Amino acid sequence: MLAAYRQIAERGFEGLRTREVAAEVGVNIATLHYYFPTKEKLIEGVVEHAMERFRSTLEPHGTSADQLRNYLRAVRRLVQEEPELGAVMGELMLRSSRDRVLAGTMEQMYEVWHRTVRGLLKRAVKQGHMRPEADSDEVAAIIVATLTGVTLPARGGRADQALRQLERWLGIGPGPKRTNSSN
Amino acid sequence: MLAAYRQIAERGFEGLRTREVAAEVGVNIATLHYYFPTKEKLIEGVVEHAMERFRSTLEPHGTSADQLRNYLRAVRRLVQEEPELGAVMGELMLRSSRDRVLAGTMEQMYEVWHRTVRGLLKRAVKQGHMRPEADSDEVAAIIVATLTGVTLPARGGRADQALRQLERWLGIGPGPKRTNSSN
Amino acid sequence: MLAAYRQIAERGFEGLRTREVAAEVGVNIATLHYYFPTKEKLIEGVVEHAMERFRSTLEPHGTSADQLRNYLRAVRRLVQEEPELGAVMGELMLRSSRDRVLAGTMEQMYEVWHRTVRGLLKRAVKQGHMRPEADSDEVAAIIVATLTGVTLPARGGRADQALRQLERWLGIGPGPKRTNSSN
Amino acid sequence: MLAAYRQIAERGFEGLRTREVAAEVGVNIATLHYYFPTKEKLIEGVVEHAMERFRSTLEPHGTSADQLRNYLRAVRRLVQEEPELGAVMGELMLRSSRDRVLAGTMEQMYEVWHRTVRGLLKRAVKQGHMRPEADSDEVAAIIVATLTGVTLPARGGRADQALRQLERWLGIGPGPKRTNSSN
DNA sequence: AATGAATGAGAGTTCATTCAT
DNA sequence: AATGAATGAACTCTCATTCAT
Repeated sequence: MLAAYRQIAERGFEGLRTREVAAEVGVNIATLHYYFPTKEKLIEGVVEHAMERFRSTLEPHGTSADQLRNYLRAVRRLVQEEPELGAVMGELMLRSSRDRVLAGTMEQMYEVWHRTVRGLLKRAVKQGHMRPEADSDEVAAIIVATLTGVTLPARGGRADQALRQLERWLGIGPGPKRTNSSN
Repeated sequence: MLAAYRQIAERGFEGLRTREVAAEVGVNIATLHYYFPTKEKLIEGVVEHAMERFRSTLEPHGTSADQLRNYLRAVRRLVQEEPELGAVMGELMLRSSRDRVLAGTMEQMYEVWHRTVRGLLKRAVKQGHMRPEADSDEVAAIIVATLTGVTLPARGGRADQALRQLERWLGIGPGPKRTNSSN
Repeated sequence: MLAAYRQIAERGFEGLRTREVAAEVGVNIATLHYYFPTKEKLIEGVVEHAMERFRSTLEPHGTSADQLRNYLRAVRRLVQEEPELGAVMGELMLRSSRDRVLAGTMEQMYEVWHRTVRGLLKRAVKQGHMRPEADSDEVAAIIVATLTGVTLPARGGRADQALRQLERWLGIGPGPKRTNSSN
Repeated sequence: MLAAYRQIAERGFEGLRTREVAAEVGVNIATLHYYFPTKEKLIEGVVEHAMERFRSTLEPHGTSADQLRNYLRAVRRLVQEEPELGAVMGELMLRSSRDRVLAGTMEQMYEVWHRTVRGLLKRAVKQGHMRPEADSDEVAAIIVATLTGVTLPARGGRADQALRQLERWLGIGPGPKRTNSSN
């Protein structure tokens, strides 16, 4: 299943071949079918894994006051260190428009993500790190949207710029540029 | 070629079949191969078409002072009225990580887009509609990133929320809520 | 399709392989699928052919007074000269218990056969070659049943004996043994 | 083995799967292979069982004078109550043309059957229930042939008609219709 | 005696591509 | 410029059989 995950990251659903997955693991195709009766089931397994991976990685860690800032940084790091996740999530996103079940899973995932971010905002406001207006669905939505765009592969160096600006608008940018915090 | 474009929008690269493309046009497959010797060439044609479509649609129109705001609104409309474009662009984005040529094309496209937005920002600042700091690569980057995230299919109702917040931060939000313009 | 017919005769449905059918004809498998999209369709074709073959062969020919006797002889000859037909009909018969459509086809075929034999009986009676009681569904039924049993493969030398006795009972046996005609 | 027998009756050799046989019994496939090293051996077992079943069922019972008539009735009943046997015998018959060993077994079985019927005829003649000419291989052959045809599945309602006529010709038909006994 | 796991060989089917016309 | 027919390569899936325990 991990092999399938990697294959999808590397070649997309378009290039997912059960034989190669089996080969990568070093077993016969029949063995693969022993565990995943159909390709469909295998994909379901991959979806589960990707979701789990995504959740566990995008869960805010630490309890410091600057949790939100840390969160954004963590994403930035994640994207660079594990580009596969972005690729697979992208594939899933596209596929979700053709697969009702997957669509549901994705939507749910987005909701969880959205609420997570919203929670971070709420706490930051309460602790006085942010202005009250920042605790809104709109702000959470643009954060998630930007992170989504940034998580996708092939977004070049502009990703960092976008994230930096996001931090500024949120008023959690780097010290020296605090002047921009009022943007 | 338009048929291929539609097919990709509907079924993704994963589901692109030359036979169906030919069938949709009403010609024999051999005839399709007469014009596009290989599937690859056909895809190249689709890429060209998509780029053209994308450029022409995301080109800012009108000359009013509120050009940037109009621009964002136009995108919002486009996404709703022609979801195919978003789907195809998504497919191309993912594919670009496996196709060097396409990667170049996409990057170039993003650069053009980025500069277009940057131009809009510059003009808005010059005309006094926006604070000077808004004319930066960072701001342009987050605009493009958000629009990208919003253009993708299957992003539910949060897309509008994200765009609304973007407008607020840019200080071009709807009149009554101008109070938020300082966010 | 003829090749499939022969394959079924030789190896049964159990041993029908599209690849071998294609090979026997000397074409690629893909070519076979070009004409018969699925194995199922190919089998349908074979059924059609077998029915046609069966009908045309078991149709009474000639107009002589001894039509019925000639008919039985023709069957005897057919069975010996073209054992494939018997084999295929046997396969179809067995298959018909698992295939509703085929079951209908077979039943219809049997009805036609039955009526054909009944017609022969009627004429023989009218022409005075047979006693009136011979023109009945029962007699037709036993003739068809015997012929069916005889048409099947692997019925050894007893087939001829059975047919001979049938002729005797019908009173159309060989001259010298006319004495038995009252059995 | 009984499970295999049932499977063959239901789906034919074509549809015989060792896995389903094992599943029906509730054991692992490996366990099945422990007792029947190969599918071939399993089939041999089924053949044995079918033969035993056939012999024991088609053995004439009772000692009354009307033994032959009872025998035919017994077959009629058997066919209706246990259609599986007919199906399996049909499968075996067809298979025998491809399997020399099975062919021998079947031929032997037919010989036994034939002699059994011949014995019944002889006794009936001796007891004066039938004309002397009835005690012949030909008559035995047509009886076996008709019974064979009747035992096969999918022979509709005509089976009864055929058997009735057989009884008439043999002079052992139902009382009231004795007039037909001379046919 | 029994099993979960593994496998090789092969099945039907698909698809981009080519050929002959 | 267009087509019906043909093809090779590859795909997912199946199945009898074997292996390790």
